Amino acid sequence: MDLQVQHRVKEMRASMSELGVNVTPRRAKVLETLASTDCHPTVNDIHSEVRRIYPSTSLATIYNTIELLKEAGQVLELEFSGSPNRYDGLRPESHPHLICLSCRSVEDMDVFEIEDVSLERVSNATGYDLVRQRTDYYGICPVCQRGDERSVIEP
Amino acid sequence: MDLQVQHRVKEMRASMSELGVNVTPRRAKVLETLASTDCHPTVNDIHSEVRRIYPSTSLATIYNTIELLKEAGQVLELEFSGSPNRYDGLRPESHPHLICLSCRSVEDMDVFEIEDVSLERVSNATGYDLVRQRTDYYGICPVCQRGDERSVIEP
DNA sequence: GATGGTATTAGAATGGTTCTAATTTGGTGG
DNA sequence: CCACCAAATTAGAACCATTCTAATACCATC
Repeated sequence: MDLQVQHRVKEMRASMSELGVNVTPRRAKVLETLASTDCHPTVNDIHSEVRRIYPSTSLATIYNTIELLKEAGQVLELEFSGSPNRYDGLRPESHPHLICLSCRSVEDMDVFEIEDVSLERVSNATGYDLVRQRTDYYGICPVCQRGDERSVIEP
Repeated sequence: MDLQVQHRVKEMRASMSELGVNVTPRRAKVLETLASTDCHPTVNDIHSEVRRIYPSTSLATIYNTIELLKEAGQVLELEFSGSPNRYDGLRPESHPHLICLSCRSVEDMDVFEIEDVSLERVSNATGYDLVRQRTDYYGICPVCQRGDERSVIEP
């Protein structure tokens, strides 16, 4: 396992332990899967990966572990109504994403030159007690632009 | 019907007609419902409203009309995985929202002092062909902060 | 070993959205 | 006035991601 992945898994474990959550081997494999990719996997992707090592793992375990990770603030959940949620375990804090409407890829948008509006500023201005934000840019990724224009799937 | 609502409905009609879509009375009522509220109704909310005038209207007609409105670029859809989508027919262009995790209200965040990052700038920087963006701030609204702290529902 | 609490499983339930096939409606031309 | 066609609409089934439930497996401790 890559050093950076190891380090990230350690962070996640620590955070879960603090919550009194017991990191079992299956759960550890979920963490590792999340820490090993920046592709923003679905629950099914994670399930398949965990099954390679623990073939009897049920979907419920993945959902359950993700729930615990959310409570620990160690995973970012990106919701969609028509397709499965995507998860970011590498950077659990709010940050913008680029979403391809054709191949459904999700990638981090690295924020050069873009001044993020701080939650605190918006909280002060609106009276909301804000805990996170979500910013996504939707369009067609460079790869799909090249491939023969397939139809754009909503959303 | 309020003058502003009338004006907005007219715009929506025009846009649909341009697409060759026929605006039937039920469809018109969907437009009117969307143009009459800034509460970001769900499909069910709209359905109930349309049924007050046309009691036999089915849910499919609402979904269908919204689909046409999306094609015409006349409604903004806010997706959620665990709760019904919300629709904004007043301001169909991308703009930020405030979402209350307790009462699930959705309101427009009016953008004073906040420099929106233009799609074009992000397109140029990333190579994506972008068509829209979504920015949401999640937290507890002022009303819910005052009410006896009820539990925060995820997401 | 027995006990108790947690983790895990399989499968059912849920609920929003989409699909399908049948029916209704409205307009056009005979 | 009627027959015909296309589009609109309906009811309900299908879909599928997610959540729930009840039973079972696991594991540390006594």
